[in-house]
Amino acid sequence: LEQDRLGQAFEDAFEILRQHSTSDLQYPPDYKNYLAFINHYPHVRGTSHCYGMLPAEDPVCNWRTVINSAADYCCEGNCHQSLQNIAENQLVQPALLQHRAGKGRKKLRLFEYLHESLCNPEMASCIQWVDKTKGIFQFVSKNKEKLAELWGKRKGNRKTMTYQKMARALRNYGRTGEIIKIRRKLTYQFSEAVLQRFSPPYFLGKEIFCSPYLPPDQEYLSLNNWNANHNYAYTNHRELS
DNA sequence: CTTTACGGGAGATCCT
DNA sequence: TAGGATCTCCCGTAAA
Repeated sequence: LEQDRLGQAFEDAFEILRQHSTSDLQYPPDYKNYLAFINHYPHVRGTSHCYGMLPAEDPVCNWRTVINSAADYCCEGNCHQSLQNIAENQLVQPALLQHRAGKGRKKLRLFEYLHESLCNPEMASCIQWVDKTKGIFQFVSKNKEKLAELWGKRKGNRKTMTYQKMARALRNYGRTGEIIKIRRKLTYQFSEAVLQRFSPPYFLGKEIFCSPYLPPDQEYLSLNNWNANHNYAYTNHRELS
């Protein structure tokens, strides 16, 4: 029953982790294995804890949540980053990713899709990093509509998604804090929290790189300044509202 | 003139 | 089933 409800995507995600794990993970998993799993993949706990979904100390949490986190983690491209011996894209199968937009599963969010596209060399004609360490990226003017169209299809929209509509959603991120617009054509920046969520475990708990020199006419924000700026912008927004 | 950006507001869809 | 979250869609306006 549990397996049925978890669905094939979770099993796939679990299998990926099991294949590349040195510990003995079994399916269907139990709480004991969950602890072993969390100890072996602390970044999963960190990822989920960050969103208040999975406090590892909470005995109420179950394996469905764990596998969900694992599936999310793999889908977001973290698995193949952390498992460096595995070829790029080998782990993230389109079929697995498709499940994210399906029923009974956490919806794929736009910023997740954009990050996924940025990690996909095939999408380089649509979207590219400007400064990966700072999370700054840019849409390619010529093909931005194609990317928007693909996003709409992934979501299963009836109407065709356009860049204009997608950009509207991106502007909303300015209030919630995942992505901000920077003063450069078609250019946006991921927040520090989002970047940490997407970054491999090696970088977790370490200082985020930040250039000691910032030019006076800086158009983007260093990661250290991001939160301050967002809080400032958001406070202003609310006051104005 | 065209492209890009911005934000209001209503509606749709999914999840809890 | 209600309500919240997250878009989606359309619009007018403004800046580059």
